[in-house]
Amino acid sequence: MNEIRDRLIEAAVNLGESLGLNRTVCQIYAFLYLSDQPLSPTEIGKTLGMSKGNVSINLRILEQWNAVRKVWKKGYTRPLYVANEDIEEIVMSKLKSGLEKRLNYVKPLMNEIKKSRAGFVEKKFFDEKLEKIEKLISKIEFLLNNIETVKLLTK
Amino acid sequence: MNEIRDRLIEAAVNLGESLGLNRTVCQIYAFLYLSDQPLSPTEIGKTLGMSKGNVSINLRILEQWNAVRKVWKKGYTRPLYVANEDIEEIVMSKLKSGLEKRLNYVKPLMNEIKKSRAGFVEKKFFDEKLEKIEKLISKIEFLLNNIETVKLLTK
DNA sequence: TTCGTTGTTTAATATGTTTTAAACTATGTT
DNA sequence: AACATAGTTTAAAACATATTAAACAACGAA
Repeated sequence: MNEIRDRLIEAAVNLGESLGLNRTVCQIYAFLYLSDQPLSPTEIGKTLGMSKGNVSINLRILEQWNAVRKVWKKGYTRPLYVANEDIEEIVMSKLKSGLEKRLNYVKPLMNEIKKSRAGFVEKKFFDEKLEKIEKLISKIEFLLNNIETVKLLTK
Repeated sequence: MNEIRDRLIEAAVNLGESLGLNRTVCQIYAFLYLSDQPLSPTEIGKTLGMSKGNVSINLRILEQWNAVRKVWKKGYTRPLYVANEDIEEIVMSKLKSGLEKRLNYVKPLMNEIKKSRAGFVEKKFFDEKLEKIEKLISKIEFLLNNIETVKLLTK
């Protein structure tokens, strides 16, 4: 039984890597996702064989992503943790905010370049490239703005 | 003039990072992309201030991705390099093959689990989870198979 | 053929990231 | 209050990746 769980967790780690996530974060999320009850950091650390410091750090990260949340068992002051189950939502919003940050870096640069280059030698070649880049940027933006739509399509 | 080029290259590095690419690979690709003529490894290394070994290694990687290609100036035996301009194609196909690899790891595992768990205690809870995971997998697959479509939509 | 130049490969170095150990803080129990 | 248990923080160790330097191979010119 636990072997199955462990292999599923490993698969999650595997998938997470393709998004640039670290091992621990994936393990913890998958473990919580596959658990039928809220768990304490201590239990998580013990089962997954990692230090409590590591659990603490990466639970924090998962919380910031809204991928896990605290629940309070009444009478106790220390929180337990559960996975938020809408993985898609989590992945998509991370993807979106990441790309947006980068685009907000490129876009003003493009404008600046266009101004500073009004009437210049070599203009033709360079302008062609710039135009191509701008097209690509707007395609990415279009995709970002339509992620909701795509999600609907695939539901 | 070159300052602009350098800032564009920096922006490319920035964007590339969000896909998990290393600095050098992005710099080289962007430099070639913004050049109006084929370039030699030596020129690339000199301009970007990196060792020739580094250029060599990362040109190889870019070639494997089909992101750059060799061109031969007649009379010369040593190739020069140019960027393939369809960045979208390159990014998409990398994304696709990466995800496919991971999915091909999870899918057989899911089947195995389903078989081995036919009639079991705790079944209800676990089966719900498994079903959710399967749905997610097929959504990702749907997206992968429709990337072409999405691209058409955004053209 | 010989020598200088260019490109490749590799071992080592440098850099960056993840994980832990241990000191510290907060909570719970007697 | 005193002691035990749980969680956080941070400095150091372990690990992974990227980059270089230097030995080597291929080519081009004299």
